[in-house]
Amino acid sequence: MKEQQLNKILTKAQDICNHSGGRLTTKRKGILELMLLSNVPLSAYEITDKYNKSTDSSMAAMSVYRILDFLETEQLVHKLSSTNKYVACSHIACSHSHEIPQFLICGKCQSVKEIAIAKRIADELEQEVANAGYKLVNSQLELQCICEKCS
Amino acid sequence: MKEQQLNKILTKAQDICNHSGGRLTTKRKGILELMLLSNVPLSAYEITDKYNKSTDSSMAAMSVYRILDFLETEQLVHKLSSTNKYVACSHIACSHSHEIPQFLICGKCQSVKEIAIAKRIADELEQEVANAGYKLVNSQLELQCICEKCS
DNA sequence: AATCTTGCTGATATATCATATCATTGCTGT
DNA sequence: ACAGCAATGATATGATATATCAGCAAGATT
Ligand SMILES: [Zn+2]
Ligand SMILES: [Zn+2]
Ligand SMILES: [Zn+2]
Ligand SMILES: [Zn+2]
Repeated sequence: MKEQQLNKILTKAQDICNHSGGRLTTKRKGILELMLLSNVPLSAYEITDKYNKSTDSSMAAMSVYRILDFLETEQLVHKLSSTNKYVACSHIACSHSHEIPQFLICGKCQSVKEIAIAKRIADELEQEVANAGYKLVNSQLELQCICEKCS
Repeated sequence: MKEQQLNKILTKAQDICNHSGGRLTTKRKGILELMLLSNVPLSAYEITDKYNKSTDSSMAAMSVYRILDFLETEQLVHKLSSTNKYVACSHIACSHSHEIPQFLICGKCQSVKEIAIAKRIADELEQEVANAGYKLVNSQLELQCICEKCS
C-alpha cells in the first residue's frame, strides 16, 4: 500500500470518528495502521505483538481488545468469527455507506477479500430464511475459498 | 424428542459408522445422544460437564474434543465456527445424502435450525465469488437470525 | 486557571476454547 | 495368545477473550 493512500485512509478514518464523537487516539490509529498494512487478518495477540515490536512499547492484549472493539464499532475493522481474527475494512476511504460485508477467505494464503454481494442474492437469502420461519438480522458471510494466486 | 425417534437416529448413526468403518463406541454414542437431546448448541466444555453429570464419570475435555472430531467426520455433528459450539446434525435419520448445511442461529434463544438453501442461491453465490476472482470451496453459512418464537 | 466529568489506558486476574504428547486400555484379526 | 491398531486417559500447554478496578488525560464547566 502506498504511503499516500494509507494517509488518505487514516484521514478518512479520523473524519468518521470525529463525526461519531469517538476519538481516534494515537494508539488506536497505530493499531488501525498496522492492520491496514497487513495482507492477512490478524489475531488480537498477533496485533499486540506487532504493535509492541514496531513501537518498542508494551501494550497488553486487553488494551488491544478494547481498541478493536472501538474500531469495530466505527466499522473501521471487522471481526472474522470463523477464524477469530480481525481485518481492516477495505472500504474506509470509499464514499459509499458501508453495507453488510461478506468475506472471501483463502484457505491457503489466508488473504481476505471484502465484497458486497448483489442485493438480489441477499434478498433471496433473506427470503429463504423467512421460509424457514426465521428473520435474518445480519447477513455477514464468511466464505471459505481459494484465491486466484493459490488456485 | 421422543424416545423412539431418538433410537431411530442412533441406529442410523450406527449404520453410518459401520459403513464408513468408524466405531460408534459407548462414549461416542453417549455424547451424540446428549447433543441430540439439547435444543441449543453446546461448547465442548459444556458437553463435558453434561456428560460427566449424567453418567457420574469424569471424562476430560480432551476426550470430548476427540469424540467431536470423530462425529464431525461422520457428519453426525457440526461445528458452528461463529460461536465455537457444536450441534447434532438434524438430518441423521434422513435418507438423502448430506448437503453442505446452513445454520440459522437465533440471537436470543440460541436455537439453531439446519437447512439446505436452494441450489440456485448457492450457485449464484458461487458465481458471485467467482466474479471476485475466488473459488468457493465450502458454502456452509452461519446466519444470525431471530427465530419465530423470539420475534 | 482550577475543577469536574467522561472516556481511555494500565494492570492483573480469570474464564473459555483448543491442541500436543505420551501412556494405557481394549478391540480385532491372525 | 499375540501383534497391531484404534480409542481413551492423563497431563501440560497454548490461544482466545472477558472482568474488574485503578490511574490518567482531554475536553467541558465553573
Ligand atoms: Zn468494511
Ligand atoms: Zn490465496
Ligand atoms: Zn447435518
Ligand atoms: Zn429464538
